[in-house]
Amino acid sequence: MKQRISLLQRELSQPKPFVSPAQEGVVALLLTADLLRRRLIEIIEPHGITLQQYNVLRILRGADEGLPTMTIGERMIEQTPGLTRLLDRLEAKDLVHRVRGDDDRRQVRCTISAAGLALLKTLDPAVDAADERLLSPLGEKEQRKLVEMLEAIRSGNS
Amino acid sequence: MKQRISLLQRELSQPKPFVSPAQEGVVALLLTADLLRRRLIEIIEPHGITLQQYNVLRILRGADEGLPTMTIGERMIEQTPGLTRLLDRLEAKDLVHRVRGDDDRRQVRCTISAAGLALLKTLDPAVDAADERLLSPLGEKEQRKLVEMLEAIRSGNS
DNA sequence: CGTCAATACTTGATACGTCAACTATTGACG
DNA sequence: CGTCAATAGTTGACGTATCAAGTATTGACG
Repeated sequence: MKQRISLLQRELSQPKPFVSPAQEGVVALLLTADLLRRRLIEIIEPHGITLQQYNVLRILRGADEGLPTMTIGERMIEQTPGLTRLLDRLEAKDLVHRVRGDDDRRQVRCTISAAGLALLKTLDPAVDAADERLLSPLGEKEQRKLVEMLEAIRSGNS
Repeated sequence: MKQRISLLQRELSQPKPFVSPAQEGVVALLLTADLLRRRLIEIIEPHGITLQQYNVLRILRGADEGLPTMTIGERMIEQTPGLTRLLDRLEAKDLVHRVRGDDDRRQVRCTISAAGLALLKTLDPAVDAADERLLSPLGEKEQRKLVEMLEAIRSGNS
């Protein structure tokens, strides 16, 4: 069997071959996600918010009644302390509102503001186009297969 | 055709379905990579180094003669300034050595120390096992397919 | 009803990453 | 050979993330 040198090995200029496809897969996954992240950052940060802030806004857009801080934290993969300050910054830019919960006064209900919605709206076309472009090396059937495999990895490791 | 609600939608508790598999794929990729990253961090950080520092050590292990800072930077996806300080911290822990280059005195040649190699050696079994476990929800053939698809995405977007 | 653990944050200390200057060195060009 | 742009790396300022500890509120239990 001829020794194939993978793209990944060339990218890393590593003399040693990967021991297993699993090892190669993990590295490939991390590198690919980094690439996607950078591409999305290029689109989003010029508009004055970080990718994380953008993600929070999108989550809030999906929840008409707003969400308590911790619920947002569960949906992102972020600790609450970081979120408090991230929300501080979003609030300072008037992209979200926060109000102490009526029923449970420990909670803070966060809602996206009109300005936040407007910002997302201007970003939507570029982000959607980027998503399409980034995954365009795969056919639609492959894209579905990819999503399926990634879901398997996540549900097998949660 | 019956409306399928993907795992991803449930994970995000998003009422709205994804517009396209590409959009879903990008989010899935980012979430999955985050999960892997956290699992690797759980293994590595208790040993006193961060995941990034670990990655640098692995790169240096692969280069017997050491590497200049910028070359490391190219192989990670990190800017030079961050690397300088990351290397400062690794050097403070005596896991790497740095010497001004002889031929080009602007360069700094970084080499992994004996202690660095020893640390990697103690981490290797756990990291290798984690890689296997993390991708174990996929069969080996699927793992190869995944690597191939991720490579396609990267080479289509570099 | 009072106590006390659990919950939902918030704040402070610290670490890390990034951008923008800055220094040292190199290499090309007149 | 001298100048000057390019390169390699460092440093300072800043934004953000994380851990630990603190505050306010809730809910269960005696």
